[in-house]
Amino acid sequence: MLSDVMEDYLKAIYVLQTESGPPVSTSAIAERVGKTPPTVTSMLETLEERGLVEREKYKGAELTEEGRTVALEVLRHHRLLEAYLAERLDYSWSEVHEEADALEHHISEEFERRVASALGDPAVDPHGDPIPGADLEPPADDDTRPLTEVAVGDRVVIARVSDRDDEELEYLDRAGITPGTTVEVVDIAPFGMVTVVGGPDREPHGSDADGDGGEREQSLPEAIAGAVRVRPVEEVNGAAATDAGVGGA
Amino acid sequence: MLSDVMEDYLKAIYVLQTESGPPVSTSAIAERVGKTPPTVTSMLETLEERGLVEREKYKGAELTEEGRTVALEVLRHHRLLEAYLAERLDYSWSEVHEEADALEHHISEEFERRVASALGDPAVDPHGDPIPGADLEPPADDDTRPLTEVAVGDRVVIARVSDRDDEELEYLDRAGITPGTTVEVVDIAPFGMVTVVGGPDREPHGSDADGDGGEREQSLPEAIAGAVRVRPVEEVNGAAATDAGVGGA
DNA sequence: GTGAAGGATTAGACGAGTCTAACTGAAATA
DNA sequence: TATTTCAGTTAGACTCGTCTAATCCTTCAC
Repeated sequence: MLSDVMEDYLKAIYVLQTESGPPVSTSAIAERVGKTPPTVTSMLETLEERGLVEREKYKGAELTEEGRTVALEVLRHHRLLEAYLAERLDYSWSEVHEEADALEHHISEEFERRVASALGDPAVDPHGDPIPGADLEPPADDDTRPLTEVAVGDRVVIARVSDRDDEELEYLDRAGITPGTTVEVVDIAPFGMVTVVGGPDREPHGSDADGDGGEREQSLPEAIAGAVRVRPVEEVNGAAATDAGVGGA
Repeated sequence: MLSDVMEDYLKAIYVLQTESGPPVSTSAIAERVGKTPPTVTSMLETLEERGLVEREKYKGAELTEEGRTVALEVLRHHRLLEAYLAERLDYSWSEVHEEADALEHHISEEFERRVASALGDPAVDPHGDPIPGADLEPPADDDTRPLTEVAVGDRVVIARVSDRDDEELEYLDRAGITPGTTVEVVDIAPFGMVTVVGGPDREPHGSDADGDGGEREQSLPEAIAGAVRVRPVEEVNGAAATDAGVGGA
């Protein structure tokens, strides 16, 4: 049986690997799980003995297929929980992360099934992150890119928002930059400040927006814009695009 | 911060204390938490240092007020979770225990509040056990007694059913002996075998009962009947009618 | 090609929680 | 009261996950 701690490392490696490809460095893992590098080295050894990662000393680590499956299971739990909390217990999308982190290691398979089915097998969580399927196959790459890489004049749909930082999330929530919203980039200033215009085209999360539904202009610092991924508006294909359970409740 | 493990010990001590009064023996705790007696001794020392239990060597242990508050918090989590799982995720009352055990240490105060309010602040869990209030005051003694102590001819309401053993629970579920059911004791045979007649007078838990709503005769072995607590029929709601401290352990 | 910088690993220690084996104390019995 | 029994405790060891300090690569700049 794997400990919670191991599951956390595996999840961290998976996410890092997805963001920037393998191999993943010791220090990147350390940073993400909030431990020191020696601790990570030693855990990596354990994980390697168990066949969950492969690593090359001084280079970095990579999940084995088994390790990836475990990571996807944890991620599925995490994102299903986030979706459930937002949809059934009235959490706002910026609040769900921490609770899901605490619970993700402790739910049974039965619980997972019941939650998934209560929600109708949602494809994405409230931040727009894809929820791995019950088969635990890695999700296909999507066609999103960071908001910082969009050209001025483009109209795009907010696809997802990194759930790493609470303050960022609050900021974006107040700014109305939520998954599913369509915006147009009107300016990219020095230092990466991105200005967008647009607003929710369906109901927003959490407390309701003010009446001006849709044409606010927002300027986002680069640090925040970089945490937002977008996709082209014209996208309509079945799985990812419009429905997909994004708009909580 | 208290570990999950400590919370488990505290919960165990609380329950044992409630069942048979303080002090609680090392071996009783060991049995309940599934650890060896030396392990318990050593944990008891830790708990004493932290001011959560008082103990007298070779005699036994007792919760301090602070220890009791922690135990009640855990119990509140446990029972709220059981109630939520049964009511909102379609678990049957015999399935909820294990899931709640795993989750009880990891939910936030916020989660506790939301679950409680989603359910309308329920007073009892699906097994009939009282859910401690948000104030964490110890619940008053109730007027229940074990089914084995009822006189032949008495009509009584099933108040609660011990949630310790899955098989017992399944057995009782199939037999229709569920909290809220009114039964009449028609016989007490040698070896404590108790025969009752009756059935659900309100809706049963889990899958619906067959049409014959209420006159099956059931014979329960003593081991099982002892896990069932009952109260007089004339009792109407949870507001504890009189002070008749009969069943009080 | 050499050296400096900086990330990674090794070494060693520690606290938590657990165990088994050995011993101690308390309580019941004779 | 002396003995026996058995629960409770002490002793000592082990695993896990963690840390700090010291050392060891690798790589990048010159």
